[in-house]
Amino acid sequence: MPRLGLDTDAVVTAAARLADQDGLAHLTLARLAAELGIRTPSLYAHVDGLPDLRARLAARGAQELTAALRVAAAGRSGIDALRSVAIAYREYAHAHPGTYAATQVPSDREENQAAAREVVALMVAVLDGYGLEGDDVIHAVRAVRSALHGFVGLEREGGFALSVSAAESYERLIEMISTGLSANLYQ
Amino acid sequence: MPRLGLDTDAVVTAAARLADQDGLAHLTLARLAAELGIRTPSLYAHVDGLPDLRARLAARGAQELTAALRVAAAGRSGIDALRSVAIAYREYAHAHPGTYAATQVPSDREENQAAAREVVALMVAVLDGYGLEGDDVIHAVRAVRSALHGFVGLEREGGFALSVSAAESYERLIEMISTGLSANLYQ
DNA sequence: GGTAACTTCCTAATTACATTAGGAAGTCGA
DNA sequence: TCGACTTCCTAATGTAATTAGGAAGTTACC
Repeated sequence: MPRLGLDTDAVVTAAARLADQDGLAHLTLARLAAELGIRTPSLYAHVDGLPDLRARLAARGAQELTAALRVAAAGRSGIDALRSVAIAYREYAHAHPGTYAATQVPSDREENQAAAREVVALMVAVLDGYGLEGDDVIHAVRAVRSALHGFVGLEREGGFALSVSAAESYERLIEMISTGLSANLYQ
Repeated sequence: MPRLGLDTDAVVTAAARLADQDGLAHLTLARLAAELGIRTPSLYAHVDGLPDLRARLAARGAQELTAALRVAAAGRSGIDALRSVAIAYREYAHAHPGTYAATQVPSDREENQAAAREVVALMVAVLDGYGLEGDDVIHAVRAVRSALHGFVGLEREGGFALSVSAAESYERLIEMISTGLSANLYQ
């Protein structure tokens, strides 16, 4: 029996590739096993079934996204930071559509919730330069996340049918959010 | 053989109930048939399989959403219309989570694409009072849709963990969008 | 070097679901 | 009343997830 020596990480990596390539819905244990060159039940040595695999993929996605946003935010502040983070957010979602989609499924796993908190924490840091206080910070983070998440989601669903540049729509949206946060609306 | 006299509409209605109750992922032909008191293959007399059922559910969702938004917009203009439509949008998504989720899956069906266009057309009408021209209208509609869609999506995913009022966050987001559309950003 | 513990992977079997084929019986218009 | 159409059925197939139980590779430790 030629042993491949897989581990959970390798399995999740292969799952990410499949999900990003063919869509999260097409990620099945059967296909994943075939891709890895093993039989389906053998996957259970590494992950605890399909829901667990998807949750692990989600955790990885949130961690990768946080890392990408961190890089984008490094050395920047105010609208520069927000713009840079927003661009990185959209780029990650485009580059890893299946993994990004996986992050949208709620999970009870502590790792997943921690990863989700990390994204929020980073957004809070990014909005630091806007001089917000108390609940205003929460409202502001929710606004930014809604805008980014919503735009990327509509794009993925083919919601922007017209030929007008999506990138420009995105830039304008970010600009509007930034202006809104600077105005007295959130202060 | 006691005939129930079902038709496509009744089947989709039952599917909507199931999806809204237990989540779109739990909508299966087997469960739907059991709910209706018929055998699974009998569903094929009314819908052309699970993907077709989900697409029909999506079309209905988009149509219902448009209708709700139309009612909300009636007799209003400017920020009043936008606010009212935004509230109705969120309320629809909350009241029909499974059906709303179904609308997020792209479909080739003409009926679905027409229904999606209807939502956009209504948004265009709602933004009429903001005095936008040309591509600015497109960018503005995309911004509004992103905000509403993103907020509702994050809410559904449990993205707003803190106890701070989601309703207030939503109101503030709408206010910010409206202010942004009024400013020279989009003109 | 041997061996016990552990890990990886397997086959076999079960269950659930979607789907197709083909047929019986209810319904309805001419 | 007859024929066409529709609704519903059983039977069968294929795919996928999952569990159970076992064989063989790997590793730590004597």
